[in-house]
Amino acid sequence: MMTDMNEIQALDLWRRTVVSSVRLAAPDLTARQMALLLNVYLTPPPHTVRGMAEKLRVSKPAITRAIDRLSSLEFVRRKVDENDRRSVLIQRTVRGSVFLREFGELILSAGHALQDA
Amino acid sequence: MMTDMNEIQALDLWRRTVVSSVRLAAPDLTARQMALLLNVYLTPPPHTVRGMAEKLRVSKPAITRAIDRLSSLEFVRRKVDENDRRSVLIQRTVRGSVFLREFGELILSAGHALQDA
DNA sequence: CGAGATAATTTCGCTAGCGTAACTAATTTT
DNA sequence: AAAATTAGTTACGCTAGCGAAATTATCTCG
Repeated sequence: MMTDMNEIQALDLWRRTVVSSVRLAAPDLTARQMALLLNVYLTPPPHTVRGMAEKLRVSKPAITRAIDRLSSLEFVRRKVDENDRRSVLIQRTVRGSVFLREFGELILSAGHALQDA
Repeated sequence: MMTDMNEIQALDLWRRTVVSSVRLAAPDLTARQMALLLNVYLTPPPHTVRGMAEKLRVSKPAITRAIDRLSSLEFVRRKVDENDRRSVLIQRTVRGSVFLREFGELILSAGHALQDA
């Protein structure tokens, strides 16, 4: 699919996408926040604080704070796990889906622009 | 090159790359900082604060701060423009090149992993 | 030369994020 | 049922980042 891409092209794809996102005044997420958000939407649940901390190799408080931020944007929401009420399940939201759908479109557009360039 | 990618694949490429970067404990840059860094390395100089503010549609102080952060990481450096000493030229560094080369490799690896998946 | 324009930074008051350690609540173990 | 473990959050002291407005330094043009 994209095996025929070199390093410069890969970075330029990244550049075009991030620049578009910044120009559109999308929320200025950190790499950690983006990693958390994408995992919630693209990998199978359940998603817990502990699990995310291990997957990303960051501390649990860092995950709590990332969820705080993404929750305030309404990109994810917390739900107590009824099977084990110590756990918190990180869940998707409509707003988060919309954000990622649009972000995905930015990547594809960047890919097409790269073709033309 | 990557015209045959759909939205989910594009997002998953992004996810795998960002997760790798976070796991490797790379600096937790914001989207704005990453956009600035990539522009400095992938688009033709000169790169000024004013120019970057316009290209990214953010305020000049926001660019100044992003340069502060990237400078402290030694990913870019400031140099006064000798032709117009009011201007600051944002320049590349060895450390920044290394960081982006490695980041580019992460994107390509993510692309290959995506193939296999 | 002097007035105005321009480029970048600094300041202000404020919010967000950091890691470590302490804490709360829920569950499991014995 | 008491002790130990587990999950997540909160507290602490600190650094980073925000936009708007003020400030500094430099340049341009009348």
